[in-house]
Amino acid sequence: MSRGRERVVALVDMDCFFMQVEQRLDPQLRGRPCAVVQYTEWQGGGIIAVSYEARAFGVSRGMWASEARALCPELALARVPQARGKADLTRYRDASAEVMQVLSRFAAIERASIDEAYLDLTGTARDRLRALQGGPVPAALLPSTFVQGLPGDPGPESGGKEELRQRGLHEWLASLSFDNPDCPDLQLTMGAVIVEEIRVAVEEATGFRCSAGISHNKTLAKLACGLNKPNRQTLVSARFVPQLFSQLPVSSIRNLGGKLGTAITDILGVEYIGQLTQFSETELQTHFGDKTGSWLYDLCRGIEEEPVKNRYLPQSIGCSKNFPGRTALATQKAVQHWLLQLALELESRLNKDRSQNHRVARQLMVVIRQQGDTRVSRFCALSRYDAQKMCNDAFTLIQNCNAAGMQQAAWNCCSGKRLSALPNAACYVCSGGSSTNVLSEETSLPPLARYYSSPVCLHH
DNA sequence: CATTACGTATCC
DNA sequence: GGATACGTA
Repeated sequence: MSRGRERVVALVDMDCFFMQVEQRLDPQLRGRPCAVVQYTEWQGGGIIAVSYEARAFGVSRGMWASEARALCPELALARVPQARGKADLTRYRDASAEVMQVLSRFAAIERASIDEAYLDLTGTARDRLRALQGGPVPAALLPSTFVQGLPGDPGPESGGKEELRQRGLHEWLASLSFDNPDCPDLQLTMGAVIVEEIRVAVEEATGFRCSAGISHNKTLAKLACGLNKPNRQTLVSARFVPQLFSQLPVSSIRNLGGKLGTAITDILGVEYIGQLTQFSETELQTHFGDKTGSWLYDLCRGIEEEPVKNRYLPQSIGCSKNFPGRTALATQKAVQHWLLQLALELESRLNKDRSQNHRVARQLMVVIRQQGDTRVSRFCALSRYDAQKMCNDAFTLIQNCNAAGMQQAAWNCCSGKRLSALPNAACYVCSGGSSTNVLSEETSLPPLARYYSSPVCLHH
């Protein structure tokens, strides 16, 4: 078996998840152009999820509701609930847990975010192929599957997308020899059959639709998932990776959407991920470090070995609020007020987590953001789930940063290694052993500085 | 002013 | 231990 084709990995991603949660709650929103906003004072609120009907009008995430309405006057809006003066995402976290529970019936899952999870289906696919005993996989078992790269010749006068999908799928199935259960393409095909079943189960249990990618590793599965949204799944075989990568912008690969991706295109003068195959592993390591260089060398050939972790729960619990522009917190009282609101939310979520998941947070982190997006973080021990205490501790940590912040030049002190030299600064104590989770809280603060605030560490 | 509110991983 | 990067609703 060729390297990199050992596993069957799937990524399941909910379609405009927050929007679907709101549509399930309010049937009037279904099938319409709509969006989810948080807050409403500034420009009607910020859009964080958009139905596909609204996307057709050009509405997108990150827009202000006022801009979106200009593009789509009929746009219906749902609002994120508020509690303690801030956006409260509980509704979506709970919906996420419903989805994760269904996914967990089929395989160990790695929760990748609130609305997506990776599954390693290698063993399950192998079992199902064995049960098939060399028989064919009927196209009817893959009703929403696209095979990337097929049909090979779309033809001059092709019909709609569904017709193309079916032609591609039939070409694919016709190309497989079903007598060899070790054939990686056959394993992916069975993986896709299983994912069809998983997606039906998710919709049946939750009412939510999703898309999925099926391939040999996490990066390809993630990429595949995005190729035919919404409510469809895509199989990416190693067979078609060279063709797919030859015109795929570097930035469309997971982890390459930011600075690393920009560095790659700038330094190497390439546009597409496939062009990286021209460079030696050593060259890539020279520019991007040993680990990243080796990762890139394999990745541009469609190979990646990062395992699907068995992790169902989030590793940290946090909350944050920004205070942009003139809403910046100006007084000590205001800072304490908002820290307490954040700590109250944290306390509530921590208590729920402890009783449901039998683990305990041990570390509190406070993050402060200044103008220009400068962030400073500080840790301390979290010994009790007590909002007032967390608030006081966080404030103590923040005060030190704020004092330094008063003298502009001293800010570097705060973010540097001299932290422990600052008065009252050091209180981080990570409990030994199995301490794992970090819970965070974030806020924005006063005059010169804007602040985030804090996390915490959990153990089982 | 104002892309908010999360969450994870890696580097040094 | 803290900074930094990356990613998505």
